[in-house]
Amino acid sequence: MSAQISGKAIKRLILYHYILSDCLLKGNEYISSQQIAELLKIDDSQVRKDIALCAASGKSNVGYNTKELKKSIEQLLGFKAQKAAFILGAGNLGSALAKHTDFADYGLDIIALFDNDPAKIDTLLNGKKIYPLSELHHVATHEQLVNKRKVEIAILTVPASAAQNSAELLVHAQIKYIWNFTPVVLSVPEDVRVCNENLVGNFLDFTNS
Amino acid sequence: MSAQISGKAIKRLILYHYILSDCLLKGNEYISSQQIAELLKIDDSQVRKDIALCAASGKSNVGYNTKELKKSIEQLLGFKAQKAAFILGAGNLGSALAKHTDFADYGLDIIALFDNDPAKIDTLLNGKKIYPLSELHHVATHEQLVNKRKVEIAILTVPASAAQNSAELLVHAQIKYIWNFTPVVLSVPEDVRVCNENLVGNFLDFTNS
DNA sequence: TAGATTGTTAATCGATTAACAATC
DNA sequence: TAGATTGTTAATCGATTAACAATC
Repeated sequence: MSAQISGKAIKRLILYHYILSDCLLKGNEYISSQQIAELLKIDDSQVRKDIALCAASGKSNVGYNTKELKKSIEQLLGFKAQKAAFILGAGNLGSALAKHTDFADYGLDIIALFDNDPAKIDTLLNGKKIYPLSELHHVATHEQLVNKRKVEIAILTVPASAAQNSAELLVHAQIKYIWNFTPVVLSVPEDVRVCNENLVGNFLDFTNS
Repeated sequence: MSAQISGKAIKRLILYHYILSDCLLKGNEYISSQQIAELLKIDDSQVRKDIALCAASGKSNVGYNTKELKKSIEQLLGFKAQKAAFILGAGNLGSALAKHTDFADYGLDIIALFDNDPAKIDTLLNGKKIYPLSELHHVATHEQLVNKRKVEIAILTVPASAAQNSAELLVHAQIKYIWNFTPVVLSVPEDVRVCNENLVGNFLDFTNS
């Protein structure tokens, strides 16, 4: 996926993808930018501009071929490029994300969880093992050396009080992307990227506008 | 909360709030826009502009009083204005959100869940009862008539195949805000607002930039 | 052909960043 | 006073919307 696609465009393209899946299910062979725009309550030229980022092209007077456009979006956004990830914190949210089957469809492959609760250690969640946090570096190294798989992504769902410490463990384990679900602003080195999943922000934005 | 605050500003203000909580914990009485900006890797004038939306004011050469600024943000964003909400779908994600204690701190009060699994009906999750989906309208009416509480918000965490049907139940139950965690674009009347919680989009945006 | 739709350019709008006077 | 910081205005940047020729 080329780097020049804005986050907003990516999010819209995924919504188009949802719509296209539904169209295919219903057997609709073509869809117009206007139809997509109406469902999402956005401008139709916005839709055409986003689609212009894909390989797909439309037909005048007809619209876009649903099957073809769907595939183009998948290619553009790299749904097939499976990326390995760890989850730190096998509490409610961490466990739910580990069991969340949608992620795999979009290229996120969760391969293991980490937690400090002795009762959880060595149990399985959706086929993924839960390790003690102290094993993080070791498991990461093992993945890289033995399984030839570099894990660069971690999902952080530990309690707020453990967030910064956990982030430091992640940095030590060579993690480069931290998807942060905790209500804590993390301090990490320059080359590590943090994405703050601000559920509360979405909620407040949504219900106050 | 006044309507003119952009979603982006709201999300930043919440991150400032996280930072301020941490400062208070550490006993730092003052913080400058530059310090906040550095933690979030954003521009310091952006921080000052966002803070200008609050009642709080800073001191030249000193910065902002952490305690005061934290309170101002809470007031501005209405953390105290508890809003009642239902969760539809008591699966992994729905259950995790129901147990998620952070929400209450930010004004989201989940009062009941709905699911179709007979094994789950009438059980409790974090003190919140799980009702059958067919009871939705009845429970909503009861809340309004008996408990004098209008429920306008619903969190949708049902399987994709049940999403549109569930949305229609919500519309019938007078819900005005649907926080949609399903990979489905919902069709609802004009006066009902949908917020698509695009976790996959955040992930792809994050790991591809 | 007439009507609908794409693809793209230009215009508008909004958000971020730079700059700096005022203040302590 | 000198230096640091706020508060705010102006400049820049990027994203959305409008418009329309080209196409089928």
